[in-house]
Amino acid sequence: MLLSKSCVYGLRASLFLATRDNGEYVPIRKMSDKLEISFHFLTKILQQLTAEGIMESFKGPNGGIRLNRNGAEVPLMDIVLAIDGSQLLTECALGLPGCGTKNPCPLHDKWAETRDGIREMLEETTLTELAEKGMEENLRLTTDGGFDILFNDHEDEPK
Amino acid sequence: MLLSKSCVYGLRASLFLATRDNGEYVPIRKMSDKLEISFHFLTKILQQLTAEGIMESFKGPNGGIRLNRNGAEVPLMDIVLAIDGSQLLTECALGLPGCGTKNPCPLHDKWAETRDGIREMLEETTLTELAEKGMEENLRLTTDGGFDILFNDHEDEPK
DNA sequence: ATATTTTAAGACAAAAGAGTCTCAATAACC
DNA sequence: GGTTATTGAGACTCTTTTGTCTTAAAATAT
Ligand code: SF4
Ligand code: SF4
Repeated sequence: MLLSKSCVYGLRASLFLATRDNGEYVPIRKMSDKLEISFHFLTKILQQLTAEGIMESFKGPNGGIRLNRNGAEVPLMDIVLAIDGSQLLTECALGLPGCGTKNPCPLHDKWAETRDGIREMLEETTLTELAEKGMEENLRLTTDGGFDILFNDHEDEPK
Repeated sequence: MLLSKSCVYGLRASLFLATRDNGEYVPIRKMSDKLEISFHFLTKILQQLTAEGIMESFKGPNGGIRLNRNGAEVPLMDIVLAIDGSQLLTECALGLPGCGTKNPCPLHDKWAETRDGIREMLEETTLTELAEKGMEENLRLTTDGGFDILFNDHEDEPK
């Protein structure tokens, strides 16, 4: 797999948060419910992201998590680096240690090119970009739920 | 990681075999020694590849493994598909099931493009191509050994 | 035939990744 | 102050991947 499960969950939650443009904190429980991710697992992942300064947390009622963008847009790369580290972008396709152009493996040229494609994609795509697109076209963020599920808050209430 | 450890080992061994253009069988023990891979682990991996018809095996003295190329060149993709399956090329970047253009996730367009880059690389690169390049330039196939180590057979013998 | 060299098959163990649970800390509300 | 809603931290379990070991089967050579 390209990205670890943790990383994918981190990205999904980040996209959720990117739909809230104000400073509103979203409780992890709400995100885990909407995104169908284990609450405790998501908590650990978001703790990593707040530790990295990508998000901010606040305890107690009306608390939760929000993006800590200081006006700047967040590229997907930030999330990936925070959770999966830089392996994907630095490691050898053949698993050899201390990769580099000095002592390359036979795959190096081709792999370096492919890897740059991945890097560019992650660097040039931002959370808000995807979140806006997702809201406009009601794209999928879960097995069968589009972005709209992030907003209709009381679908489980009794009528 | 892009490719599993098994897959990477399979590729390394495949490159080894691609340096033997005749029908010579190479014992797994020799490959595992030269490539610094656990013998038993490599055995299991090569069993998968022979089961898929990518390689041929022969038991007993002078036995071993050889590529089963019927004149055709083997793209890296064949090895990857045999060991890791098609996940990498078919699965969603956001881990959503039943991916497709009908009900896409917000990353789809960008990811599909990146994924095509990976696919092309694996499809258009062949074992013999890499093996020839590796031999010409003595590129790295192990932590600190180039392709030359695949040929000097008696380096461990007493003098 | 017997011993040797090799792959085949599968049980087993160790390590890493994914997921669950419990308890503590902090903040708000009454 | 006490209760409730929330994150924080860490132990713990389950699953998958990775790696090891043992035994069997096939081919060869003597
Ligand atoms: S030369 Fe390139 S492909 Fe080879 S090990 Fe180094 S980084 Fe990887
Ligand atoms: S639409 Fe594309 S990126 Fe999204 S889940 Fe499907 S294949 Fe993956």
